[in-house]
Amino acid sequence: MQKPATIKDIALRLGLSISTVSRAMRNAPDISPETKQAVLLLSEELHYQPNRLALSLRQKQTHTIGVIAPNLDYVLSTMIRGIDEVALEAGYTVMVCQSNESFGREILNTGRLLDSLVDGFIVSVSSETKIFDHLKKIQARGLPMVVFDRVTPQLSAPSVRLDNEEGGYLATEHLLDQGYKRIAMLAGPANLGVSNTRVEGYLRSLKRRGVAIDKKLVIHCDFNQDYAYYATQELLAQRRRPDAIFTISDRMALGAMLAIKEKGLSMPQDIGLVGFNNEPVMRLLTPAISSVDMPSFELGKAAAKLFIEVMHNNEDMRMVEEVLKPRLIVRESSKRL
Amino acid sequence: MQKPATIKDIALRLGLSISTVSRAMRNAPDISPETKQAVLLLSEELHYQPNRLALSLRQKQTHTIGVIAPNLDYVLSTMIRGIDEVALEAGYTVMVCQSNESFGREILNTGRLLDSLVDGFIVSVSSETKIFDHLKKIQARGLPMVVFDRVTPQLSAPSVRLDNEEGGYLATEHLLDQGYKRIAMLAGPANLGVSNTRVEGYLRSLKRRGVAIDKKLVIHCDFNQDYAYYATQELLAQRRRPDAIFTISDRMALGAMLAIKEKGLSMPQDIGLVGFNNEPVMRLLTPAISSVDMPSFELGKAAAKLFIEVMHNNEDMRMVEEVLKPRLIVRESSKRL
DNA sequence: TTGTAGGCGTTATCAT
DNA sequence: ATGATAACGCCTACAA
Repeated sequence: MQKPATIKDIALRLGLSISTVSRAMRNAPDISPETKQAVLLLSEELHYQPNRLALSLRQKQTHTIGVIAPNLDYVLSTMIRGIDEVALEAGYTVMVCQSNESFGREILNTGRLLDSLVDGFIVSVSSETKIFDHLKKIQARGLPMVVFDRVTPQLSAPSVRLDNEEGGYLATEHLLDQGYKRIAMLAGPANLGVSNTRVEGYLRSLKRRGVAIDKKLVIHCDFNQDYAYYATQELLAQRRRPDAIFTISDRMALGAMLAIKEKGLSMPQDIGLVGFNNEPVMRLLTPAISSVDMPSFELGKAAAKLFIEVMHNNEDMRMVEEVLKPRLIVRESSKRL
Repeated sequence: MQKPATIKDIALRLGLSISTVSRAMRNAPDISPETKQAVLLLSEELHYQPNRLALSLRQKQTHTIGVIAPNLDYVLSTMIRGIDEVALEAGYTVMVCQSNESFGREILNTGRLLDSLVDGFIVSVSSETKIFDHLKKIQARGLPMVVFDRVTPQLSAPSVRLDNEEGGYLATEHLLDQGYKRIAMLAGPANLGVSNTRVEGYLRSLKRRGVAIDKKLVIHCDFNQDYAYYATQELLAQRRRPDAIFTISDRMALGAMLAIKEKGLSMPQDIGLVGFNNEPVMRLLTPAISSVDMPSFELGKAAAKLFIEVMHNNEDMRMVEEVLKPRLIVRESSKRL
């Protein structure tokens, strides 16, 4: 139950002044080897550890990065592992706050971290977020902020993201290549850039191939597996039902798969399915499900590296935009040639 | 780029003393309505937010809970969501550090958080951890610490965990009920209590049924899916191969499933399979895989509640041990009657 | 009702 | 080479 020792304690017991002890700790140049020895010895004995709060208060930096994440699912936690790895290396502690896709929680979390707890932010917004004032406040405070994965034009900040348009394009091209004619898309919430960009890729592919675009085939719903399930049921109930479905996440692909199986349709013959994220389980399902793979770990690392750079550079890096490329992993669910 | 306003700034601009402003903020009783109004107004205008560092330094508490987690997979992140929910409610911020199952990282993380950053810890140890000095240090400092999920007798701390023995028992009983005779078990690292306790449940069931115990059927390997895959290959290559496999995690069950399918064996006829954790995908696989379900979210909430209690109680709660019950979810992979 | 002064643990500046 | 002092932002006796 003993209180942690402070330099004051050490100074007292050694009959030295506080500043001398402080110097010894930070092995400053102007100090005699003997006193330094003595101080180090005693500090060892007392298990002295500098008080980070006091330090931070003085130097006005906490060496902590706040990470705002909408959830902790497979993709995000992989990205966070990447962030963590780089941050740790650079001497930063990472503080992860997950908003559970709730706008309110996101505001709360940023607010708390902003109360001088962190030196800056690495942010991915919740799917509910349509207003960005709480994040702009970060910038107004002059704190560095990097946006990752879920990027939005409404936020003028350096960012790292996937080429989502390309992802949507790749998936759609592949489905067309496999002879699918009527490709539906389960998109995410309509205000989420990530989702819309993937839709754009989908549209680009269709246009390029001269395939008529049917708006009834693009369904916006929650990322949730259940919503995808119901949405797919509705899709399959349409008079001219789609013969392929491209979902914006693997979770949604799972929901779609369930509905497809229940309906008694078979993949890839009756219907093709392509997901997004390439979660490890996708290859284990029957049929194994195709998916657009994104380099999540690398993306996290890139975000952290960018953050460190922004931190140490004083230049305006708001326009920096790093874009990683997706690649399509073709599996049984969409391979019928 | 403006520095955040301090009470000093406000005091200056209002011609008041710092303490008066401070009082106004915390709506202390002895203050005139007018000055209070004025202060609140200006503080609003300047976007004043109290500096948590200064506050913490003074009051010697940070209102932050450090969570040490071995990873951020499905189970852990669900638990953390539970922790988060309760902690937030109680006015705490949660700081999650994930050790990536590395002992070194775990030490590093606890060390950093211990530097006066958190008021206490909610801990689940890495699978590598065999020495617990870094965690005992937390207690030596008089900080509250609750252990969750991965509990160990080497740590005398209040804890919340699953009844793992029961989980192992349930799964094994079920397999025996289904007529499986030779049940193998893929256990986790040998030093991990969670793993060993599940093995104990497995053994209890076998003994009760009078089934001979074959040590070659209990394999300790990493949690990793790949290890499980190889381990299963070896199991299936044994002269008298097992006719059922019980794995300590769903990830391992996936690895086992791959090996089983590759070998051309069918579930549940040739071989039965039961996993642990009941991750959502298990029900989507073909065949759907049985699994021992654990109330992860509830467990996280319970851990946080216990923490708050320990925090506010001064009594010695080291002996408190909360145990949640698992339940078996039977699916195709093990249901052959 | 308001102000003064000291302290939380540390570092930086200026003396000595 | 060492010490005294002010400061970081806030709170809290105590004094006025």
